[in-house]
Amino acid sequence: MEKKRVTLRDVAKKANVSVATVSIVINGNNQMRIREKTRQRILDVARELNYQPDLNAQILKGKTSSMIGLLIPDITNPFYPEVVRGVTDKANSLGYNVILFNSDNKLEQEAFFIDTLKSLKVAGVIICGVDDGGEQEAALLATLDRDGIPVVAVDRGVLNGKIPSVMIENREACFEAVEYLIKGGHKRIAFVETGQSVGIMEDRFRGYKEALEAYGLEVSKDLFYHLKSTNLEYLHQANGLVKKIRRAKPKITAIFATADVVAIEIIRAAKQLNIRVPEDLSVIGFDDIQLAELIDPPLTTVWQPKYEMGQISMIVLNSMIKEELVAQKTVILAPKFIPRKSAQSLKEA
Amino acid sequence: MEKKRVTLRDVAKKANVSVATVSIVINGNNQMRIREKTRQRILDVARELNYQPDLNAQILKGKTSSMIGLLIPDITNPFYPEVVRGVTDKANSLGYNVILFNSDNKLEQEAFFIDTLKSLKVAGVIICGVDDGGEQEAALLATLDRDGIPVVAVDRGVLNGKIPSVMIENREACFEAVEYLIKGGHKRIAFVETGQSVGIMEDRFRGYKEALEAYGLEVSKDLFYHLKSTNLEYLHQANGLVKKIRRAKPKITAIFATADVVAIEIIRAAKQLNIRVPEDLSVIGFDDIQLAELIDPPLTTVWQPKYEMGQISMIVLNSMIKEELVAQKTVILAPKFIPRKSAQSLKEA
DNA sequence: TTGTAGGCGTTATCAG
DNA sequence: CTGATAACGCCTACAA
Repeated sequence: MEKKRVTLRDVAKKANVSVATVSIVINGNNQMRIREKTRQRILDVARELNYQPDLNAQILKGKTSSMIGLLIPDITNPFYPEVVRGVTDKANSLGYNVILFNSDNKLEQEAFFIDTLKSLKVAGVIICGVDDGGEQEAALLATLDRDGIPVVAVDRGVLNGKIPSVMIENREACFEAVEYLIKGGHKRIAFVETGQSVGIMEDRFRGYKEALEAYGLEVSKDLFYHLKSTNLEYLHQANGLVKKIRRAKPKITAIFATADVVAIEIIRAAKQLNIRVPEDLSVIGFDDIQLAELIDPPLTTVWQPKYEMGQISMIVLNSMIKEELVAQKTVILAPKFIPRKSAQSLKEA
Repeated sequence: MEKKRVTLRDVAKKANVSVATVSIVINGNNQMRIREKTRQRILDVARELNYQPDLNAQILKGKTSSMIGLLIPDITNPFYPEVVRGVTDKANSLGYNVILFNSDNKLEQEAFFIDTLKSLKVAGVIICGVDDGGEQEAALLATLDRDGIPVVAVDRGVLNGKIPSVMIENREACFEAVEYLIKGGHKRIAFVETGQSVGIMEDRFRGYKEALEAYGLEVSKDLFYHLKSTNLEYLHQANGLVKKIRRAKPKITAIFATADVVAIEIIRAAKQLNIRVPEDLSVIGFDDIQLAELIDPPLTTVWQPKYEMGQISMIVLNSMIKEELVAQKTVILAPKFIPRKSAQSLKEA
C-alpha cells in the first residue's frame, strides 16, 4: 500500500537535469526554451516513471485551485441532478473538479461547508436553490468574498443583490401558467409554495397575483398555502393541505404549486381522498422534472432549463475566477409552459 | 478581491508566540501541554483573525487528504442520487469531502478522472455501478492501488475480485421476482438487461435462469434482450424492443427488466403500441427508484438499499484509509421484492 | 513550556 | 540553455 509518489526530483535525477528544467518542460512554460533533445528526454522519463504533478503543492505554491464547491439542498430532490450535471460537465471541461455538498437547507451545515471550502482554497463556489438564509447567510457568503473566492447563485434569490445569479423569468412563467388556468374558466386558484428561496418565491407570487388581477379575479388570503419544505418526508403534509384547500368556500378548482415535487404530492393526496385530477381539481407544477411526464395524469408544468442553468453558472463563475469582466451580473433564462393532462378547462369537466 | 490569507505565522505574531505553539494548540495535539492562558490567547487571536488552516499545505506535509473521489455514470439517472447522498452524508460526517464525476460509462473519461484523483492525492475513491471495463479498467484501478489509494466498488462487479464491494443479493432477488411471475402463471418471460456491470448482470441472469429451471420452464435464447445503455437518450430503443418481444412465438407474457428506468421505458413504449400493462403484458423492474411507485401503473420491482449502499461503501473505504482490518472484503445487502400493479397473474387478466 | 529549523513538491528568480 | 535556491503554509523533532 505504501508507495512513494514520483516527484519532480525523481524525474530530474533520472534524466540528469535539474528540477527546474523538468518543471519548465512539464508546464510548457516556454519562456526560456529548452533544447528539444533534453525536452524529449525529460518527457520520456516522466512518462516512463508515470509522473503526476502534485496539485496540492502547485496550489500551495500559488496556483489557483481547480476545485469548485457546489452547494445544493439535496441531490435526492429530482430538480437538482440535472443542474449538478450541467455544472460538473462544464466544470470538467474547463479543468475544474466539483465538490458536492447537500445542505438540507440547514444554515449550520452550510456554514460548515463554507468553512471547508475556504480551507481548501477552492477557486469558486456555486450555491444553488437553497432557502434564503437572510442576513446570517449573507454574512457567511461575505466571508468567501473576503477571501477572494467568487460565488454565483443559481435558481435562488440574489441575497444582498451583490451575488451574480442564474435564473429564469419566474414572474412571467407564473403569470402564463396561471393565465392558462384562468382562461380555462378557473376563478379560485390556490397558490402553494414551499418556502424555498425568498427572492424567487416573491417573483413567482407576483406572477400569480398579477395574473389574477389582470383578469379581475380576487386575490384573497385563503388562496395561499405553504408547505414547510420540499424534502420528501415533509411532503406527507400534502394530505392535510389538500383537505384544507377542498374545504374553502367558494370552491377552489385549481392549484398552482411552485415545484413539481409538491404538485406530485398534491396529486397523490388527491387520489387518496378520491378527488379526481384534473376532473375535480386542476394542478399545475413548476420545474418539469423527469417525473412530471411519467406520472398519472402527466403533470402540466413550467419547464426550467436545468442543465443549462448549471452550465451557465459555471461559465459565469469561471469568468469571475479568471477575473474577466462579467458582462451581466445576472443571467435570466427563458422557461417554457408545458401543458399536459393534470390541468384542464372547467368546461371539459 | 485580492486578500492575503491568514497564516499560522500571523496568528503567532499577534499572540506573541511561535508558530509551533500555535500549531500545537490548533491541532489539539495535547502531548505537550501548553499553558492554559496562552492556549486561550492563541485561540482567541485565531478566531479574531479568522484563521483557517490551509488544507493543501497540510496535505503536502503528509497528512492524508480529506478528499474522496466518487465516480458514477450519470447523476441524472434516478438510481444514483440516493447512493450519492449516502456516500456524501457519511463522508461528511467522517470528515471527508467528495468530488463527483460523471463518466457516462466512458473509459477515457474514467481514466481522466482517475488521473486527476491521483494528482489530488485523494484519500480514496468509490466507483459506482459503471460498466465493467474489463482488463483495461482493471489496469486503471490498479494504478490507484499502486499509489496507495484505496478503492471500493458499489453495485458493480468485483473486477479481478480484488476490490472490496458493496452490493445486494442479486441472484436471489431476481429469482424471487421471476418466481413471482411464474407463480402467476407466466411461462414465457423475457429478460431485458442493459449491459451494466458484467459481474452483477451475470448474477441477475443466473437468478432469472435458475427460477425458470426450478419450475421446469424452457430457457430459450429468444427470451433474452439487450438495451445498449441506460442513458435516457438510448432508451427510445424501447419501442423497437417491445415490438420485437411481442412478435415472439409462443407469446411472451411478461418482461423482467434489470433496471427500473428500462422497465419504465418499456411500459411507456407498450402504451404507445396500445399494449395494456399489466393486462396484456406484465413488467417487473429492478432498483425501486422514486419514480417506480408514481408511474401508471405503479411498477412492481426489487428495492435496493441505495442510500445504505452509499453509506456502507464510505464506511468500508474509511476503514481502508485508516488501514484498519477490513473484516469482510465485500458487503452483501438484502434487497426487497415490491409487488405493485405492473405485473399480475395471468388468470386475473 | 516554548522556539528553531528543516522539509513536503512546486514554481520562479536568479546566476552560471 | 540550464542549475541552484528560496519561498508557499504547515508540521514535528529537537533544542532551549
